[in-house]
Amino acid sequence: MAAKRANYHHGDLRAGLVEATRQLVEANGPDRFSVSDACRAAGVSTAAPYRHFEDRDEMLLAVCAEGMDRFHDLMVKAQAGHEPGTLEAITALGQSYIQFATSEPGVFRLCFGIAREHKDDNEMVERGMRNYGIVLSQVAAYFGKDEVDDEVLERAFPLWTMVHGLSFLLIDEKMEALNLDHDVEAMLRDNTRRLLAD
Amino acid sequence: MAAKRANYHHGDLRAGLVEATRQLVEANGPDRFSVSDACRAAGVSTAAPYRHFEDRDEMLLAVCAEGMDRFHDLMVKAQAGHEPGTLEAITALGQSYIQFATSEPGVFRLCFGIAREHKDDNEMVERGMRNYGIVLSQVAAYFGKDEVDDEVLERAFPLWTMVHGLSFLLIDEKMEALNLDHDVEAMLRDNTRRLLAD
DNA sequence: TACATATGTTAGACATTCTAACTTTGACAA
DNA sequence: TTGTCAAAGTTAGAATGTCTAACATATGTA
Repeated sequence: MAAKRANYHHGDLRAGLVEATRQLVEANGPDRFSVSDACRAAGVSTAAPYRHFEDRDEMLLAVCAEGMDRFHDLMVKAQAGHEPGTLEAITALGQSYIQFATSEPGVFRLCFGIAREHKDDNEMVERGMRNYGIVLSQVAAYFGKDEVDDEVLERAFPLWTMVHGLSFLLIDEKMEALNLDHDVEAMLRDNTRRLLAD
Repeated sequence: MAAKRANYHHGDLRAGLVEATRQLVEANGPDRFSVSDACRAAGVSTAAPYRHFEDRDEMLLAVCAEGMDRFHDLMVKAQAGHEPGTLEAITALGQSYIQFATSEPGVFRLCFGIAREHKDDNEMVERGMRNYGIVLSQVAAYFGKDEVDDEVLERAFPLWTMVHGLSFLLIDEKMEALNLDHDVEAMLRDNTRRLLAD
């Protein structure tokens, strides 16, 4: 499993641990993640991580931060192909949310799930605002505005709630559980339109 | 903390442990729950629960099952005050979802969050279907139908995604984090209407 | 070259889940 | 009423995990 390394020093253990943590979170879920597992994967002793992270939570937080950035890139790419302020552009953002959730549900849970405590972490709030800001801009443009005012805020938030809920229902496999069969893309498009209609 | 009991036997340890588990889940969150804590609260040794539950997960599952039933009662009460098939009745169901989520976020997370594995638990699927069935009936009535057909399924599901997402954004305090200020009741009403419009 | 510092390691304290073997008690049959 | 058994407790302990303290080694800079 863990490649025995030749050198006493690892080279970049921090990065190695973050990657190991990411993989383990994806494989077992955030709640089943253990520091020990990450150490085994990185080939270091169980005390080593504490040179780089305060504790287990901080390791998970690092993966989360990385994930938020990856998600940012996804949104930027998603909107790139569309005329700003169109229904297509906004729908594409929703699809990138769902794509992020379904392609890396472990990290998604870390970013948007258990993350009540992120509220107190400035870096994380900034990342969140940066990502949500993309949606706000598109919705502003949709309503022909050049800045985000109260109406934009009010119309954008329900879109978030819908894709957020849809993402969790998907990764928690509720549709399978209740034997529901929905076309996710069509649903997303139709209901984005409905939520933006007056 | 734990009341030292006089008798060797507890009386109804199973129920006592479920209640202790529920309280701890609410206090610390499902992921921080430990069997040991529940034992301390119930005043028994750490081996005692294993006479009543397979393992830690089964203790949490018991709390979850109880929660689903409590949520069912809430929905039934919520729709009772309204003419079936009206926007008000459906909105009231959404509000009961949000009320459940915000009044007992720990149990809510257990029921609707981490619960990927519930998919394989028949009793849990049945409870889920029973609850979702209430929504389906109301939506069927809204569209003037007396049975749940494909169109009803298609129009009901987005309502679930919206209140589901809204509930999680609320309990994860994302609105506070991003300094958003929305009137939850108004938002729920307006967007239920929008999602049901054509 | 030598020393300070960063980054590893080993050892261990303490908590947790769960099992095995033992103990107490209540219920029921005789 | 009493004897016996099964149910439901207990204690002890194995396996695993988090995190700290004390020690070891490499690296970069004076």
